[in-house]
Amino acid sequence: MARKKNYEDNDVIEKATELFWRNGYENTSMSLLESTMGINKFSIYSSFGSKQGVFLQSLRCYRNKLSPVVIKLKHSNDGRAAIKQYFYDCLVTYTDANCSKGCLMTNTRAELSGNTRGDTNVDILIEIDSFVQYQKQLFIDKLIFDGEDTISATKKANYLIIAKQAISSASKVHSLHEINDFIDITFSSI
Amino acid sequence: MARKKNYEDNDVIEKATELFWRNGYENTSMSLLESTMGINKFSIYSSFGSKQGVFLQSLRCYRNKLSPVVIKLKHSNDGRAAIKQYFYDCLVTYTDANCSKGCLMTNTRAELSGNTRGDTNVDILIEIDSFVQYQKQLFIDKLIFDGEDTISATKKANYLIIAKQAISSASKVHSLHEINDFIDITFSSI
DNA sequence: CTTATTTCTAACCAATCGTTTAGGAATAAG
DNA sequence: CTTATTCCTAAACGATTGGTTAGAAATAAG
Repeated sequence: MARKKNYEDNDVIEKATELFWRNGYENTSMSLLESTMGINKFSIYSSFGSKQGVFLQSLRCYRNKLSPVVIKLKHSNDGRAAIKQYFYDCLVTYTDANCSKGCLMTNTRAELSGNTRGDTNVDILIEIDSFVQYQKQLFIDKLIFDGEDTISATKKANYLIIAKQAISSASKVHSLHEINDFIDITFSSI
Repeated sequence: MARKKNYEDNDVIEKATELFWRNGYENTSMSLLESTMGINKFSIYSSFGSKQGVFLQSLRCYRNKLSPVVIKLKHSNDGRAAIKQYFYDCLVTYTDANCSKGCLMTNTRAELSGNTRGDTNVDILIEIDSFVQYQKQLFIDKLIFDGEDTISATKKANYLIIAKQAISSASKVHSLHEINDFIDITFSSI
């Protein structure tokens, strides 16, 4: 016995995700979200509660975007070769029409780590850390698949996690050629 | 025939630098600068023109803080061993009472690269790129000193520049132990 | 001391931030 | 149709942003 929404949550979150990805969290205002999502503030707040609520949904949307690449790594029959391919695959998702936006999770973690008001944003950091840990475990599994023992696999996984974060930030500044060189040297040492 | 300032520009910039280093550019407000620098907005604007003016001076102050470490690398009689030591030395400057602030230049570049309003902040990016290029040339010189040819020295310098940026961001999230592992593996491959 | 010049205090500016809300528009159920 | 319930428009909220300014306080030169 009521009116119906004339938008789908998934549709507007998709647009919000692109916006957050390009601009970052703090640099994306509610007014900008209004115009980009195509609905006004009332609808945003009634559907997602707050700006942070929109962002949390956007993070999950982003994770869905990435899942084919992650699944490809998980089900591959290679070890470190598959991880290297995973790096290249991620790099492709970062780039969008000649401009790299990096990884939304890496971007956000960097942005929020410099935030003194640490009371908020804890849900966001939990969501991000969950993905990083999942990724790290995947790396460990693949390295063990390649015959590595657990201790050295863990050490190398730590190395790879940091290297992959580096690729995200570097992709926004350096050329594709430089990034490829970085990936080459990175995998020549493990 | 006039009154004298009761503060030294260098003194207040030193305090501003610490603040920007800990909080980032956007997250440091003029009010916070007022209380931290110990002078009010009028004095800040008459001495430095704008918030960006304060930040530019802070970047130069930061570069001065780093200069002993850079000079140590420049004058060392080692090649890649000296670069590795340089990484450790920088890591020390990033850390401050159990909490790492990363590198002010790397932080700022990451913060501003996600900024769509690219009209401003160009002076800041020039200042940062100037330092990055200087660093890269230093790496190249040291690698050539170690017997490397120019082409492979340049490729490895690109790798090291990205790796060093990674250390800055990683230092804010990962443990010292993990960072040390990262540096070890990084230098085992070049 | 008087005067010219500079620094400082403190209030204020318009713009924007994330968030809320009153009231009209739409629609399913009776 | 009426009625109950939901959605949407649009204006407003207080707080905070970077930046400005009038006038008092201080001080060096004459």
